[in-house]
Amino acid sequence: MKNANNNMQLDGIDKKILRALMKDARTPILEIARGVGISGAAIHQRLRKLEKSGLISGSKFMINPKVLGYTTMAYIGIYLDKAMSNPEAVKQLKQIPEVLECHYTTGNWSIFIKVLCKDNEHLMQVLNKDIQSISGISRTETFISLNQQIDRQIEI
Amino acid sequence: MKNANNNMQLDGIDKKILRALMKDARTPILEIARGVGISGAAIHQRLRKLEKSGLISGSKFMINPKVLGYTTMAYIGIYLDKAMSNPEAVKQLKQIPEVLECHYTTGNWSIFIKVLCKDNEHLMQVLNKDIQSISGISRTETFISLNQQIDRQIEI
DNA sequence: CCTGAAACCCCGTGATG
DNA sequence: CATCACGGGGTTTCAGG
Repeated sequence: MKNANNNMQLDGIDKKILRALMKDARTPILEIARGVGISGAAIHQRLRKLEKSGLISGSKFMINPKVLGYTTMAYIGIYLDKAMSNPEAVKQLKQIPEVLECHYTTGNWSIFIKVLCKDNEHLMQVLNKDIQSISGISRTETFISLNQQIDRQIEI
Repeated sequence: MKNANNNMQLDGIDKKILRALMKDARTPILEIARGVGISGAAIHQRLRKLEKSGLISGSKFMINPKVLGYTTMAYIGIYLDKAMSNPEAVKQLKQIPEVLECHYTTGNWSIFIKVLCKDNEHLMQVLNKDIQSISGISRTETFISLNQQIDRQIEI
């Protein structure tokens, strides 16, 4: 994981390039070039520089999981036994495909995860069968997301 | 927001197309075509079908906020006064660029958000100046993500 | 840090089986 | 649901200022 690089300085053209591609990763480079008034080759050079800096970490197609029947998203705070090492717990959580995010956090919990399930029953199975069966996990607290109202990236 | 469409059925080729594009949205269609052994035109047709179904919701360049100095991510549970309508609170939260996600959740909190800040001081300012100053927000509970260990999309 | 040109490759569609 | 063919355009790299 790359760390902060405070030498990173984006000018207006870099920002326009990034904003276009963050909105639609398949925007043609030449279209961006026409938009900002420089050549396609120059955009390429800038993109290479941005990649080398680590700012760009790739591009992804976004899919809407609801269409596949995944309608239940939940956050789960996990308490670990003192004996259980956090990295070992994470290793086990990685094996559960429904776990999409996993954080070490300050506060009550040792670990905080986001899961995506088809429905409440599926969520219950993931909790009872997959998560609770990891030895070292003593207790969990679940928050179901009834509705996600904001979902965006940082502003450039 | 699209809802579940249980008529959606993906065959192996659809899955290969989606997996390639979910990993790298700029993968050339013809490269995928060669990979799965059908023509580019056929991939195009399938992508149109997938778009029409709502499964594909676009493509995004992912950037690594750490490189811009955004090193503090936190989740915040928000308690709202009974008088405050949730939609109004969300509207106000949308004005805060550091707020990247916002959910209605079951459990203790009315609203649950994810924020991304440059450092702890910046987080404190967002909490005290931007969030707490929204009338109707009575109390918050903050969990700082010390480290994100898993970050992925659903498996296709 | 930029440009223009060249070579190569891809896109998206329409006709068709 | 697939294919081929095609015109238009995009990508990428190079030498050069």
